Amino acid sequence: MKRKPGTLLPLETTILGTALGLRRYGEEEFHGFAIAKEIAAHSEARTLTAHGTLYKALARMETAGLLASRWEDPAIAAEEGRPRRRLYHVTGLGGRALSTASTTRSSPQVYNHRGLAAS
Amino acid sequence: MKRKPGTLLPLETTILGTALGLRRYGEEEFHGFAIAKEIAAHSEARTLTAHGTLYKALARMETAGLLASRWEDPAIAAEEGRPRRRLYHVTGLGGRALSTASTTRSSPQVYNHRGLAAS
DNA sequence: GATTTATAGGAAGATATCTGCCTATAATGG
DNA sequence: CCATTATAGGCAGATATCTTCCTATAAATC
Repeated sequence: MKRKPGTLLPLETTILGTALGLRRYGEEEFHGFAIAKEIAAHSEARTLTAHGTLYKALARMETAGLLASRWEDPAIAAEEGRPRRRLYHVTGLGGRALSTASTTRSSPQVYNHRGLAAS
Repeated sequence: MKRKPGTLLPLETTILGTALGLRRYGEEEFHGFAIAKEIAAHSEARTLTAHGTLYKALARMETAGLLASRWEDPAIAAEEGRPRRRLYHVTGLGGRALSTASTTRSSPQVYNHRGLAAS
C-alpha cells in the first residue's frame, strides 16, 4: 500500500507496544509466535491465523532498524523439543518510533484493518 | 486392533521396504517426513496427510526393535534453516522381520486399508 | 459365533518460521 | 480527481515432529 516514511502501521504499533509491554515484565526478548499469541489474546476474538503477515512485519521492522534479532541457540530448542525461535528485541529507534508515531499519526491511520489489532 | 505378535502391518511393511530401498541407494538413514514423501510418491494418488499415523508407526517400530533412531545434530538443522529431524535406520531385527513377515503373512493381511499403501 | 479388548488409523492442532501468490489499499503523480 | 504504483495483508503450503481424541477393526475370550 505504498509506505509513507516515518509512519507506523497499526500492526507495527501493536508489535512494538506488545513487545515493550512484555519488557516491563522482564522479558527482554520475544519471538514471533509468542507475540502472535499475545496479540491474539488481547484482541478479543479474531485469532491470528495469518502468521505470514506477522513474520513479514517482523522482518520489515528489523530491516527498518526498529527491531533486532538473533537465533536462539539450537541446542536449547532441541532440549525443549520444539522448533528453534528467532529472538527479537526492540531497538532504541524502535522505542522512539512508537512514541513519535503514535502522536505523529497525522490523520488517515484507519484502525479497522481486518488483521490483528482490535476492531 | 489388537496386535498379533510377530506380524507386520501393511504400513510397517511399507516403511521397512521403503527404508531398505533407500538404503540400496546409499541412504543409510531416513527421517519420517522423507519416508512420508517417498510413500506418497510411490502410491499413486492419496497423499499422506495423516502424518501422525506414520510417526506413531515409527515410534512403535522403534519400541519393537525394528528401527533405531537418533536426533540429528541440531546445529545442522539450524544451518539448513529447517526443523531438526529424527534419523532412523532399520535394525537387523527389522530387516529379518520384513522377510519373515512378508512370507509368514498367514492369511487375513488385508491390503485395502485406507491409509498409505496402494489401494 | 458373539462379545470384549487392545490398538492402529485418521483428523486436527500445537510448535515455529518462512515463502509465494494474489488482492486490497494507501500514497503519489499527472 | 483519477490513474499509477508500491507494498501490506491474507491464504495456502512447505518443513518436521508430536499429541490428543475418537473411530474402526482385528484378535482373543467366552
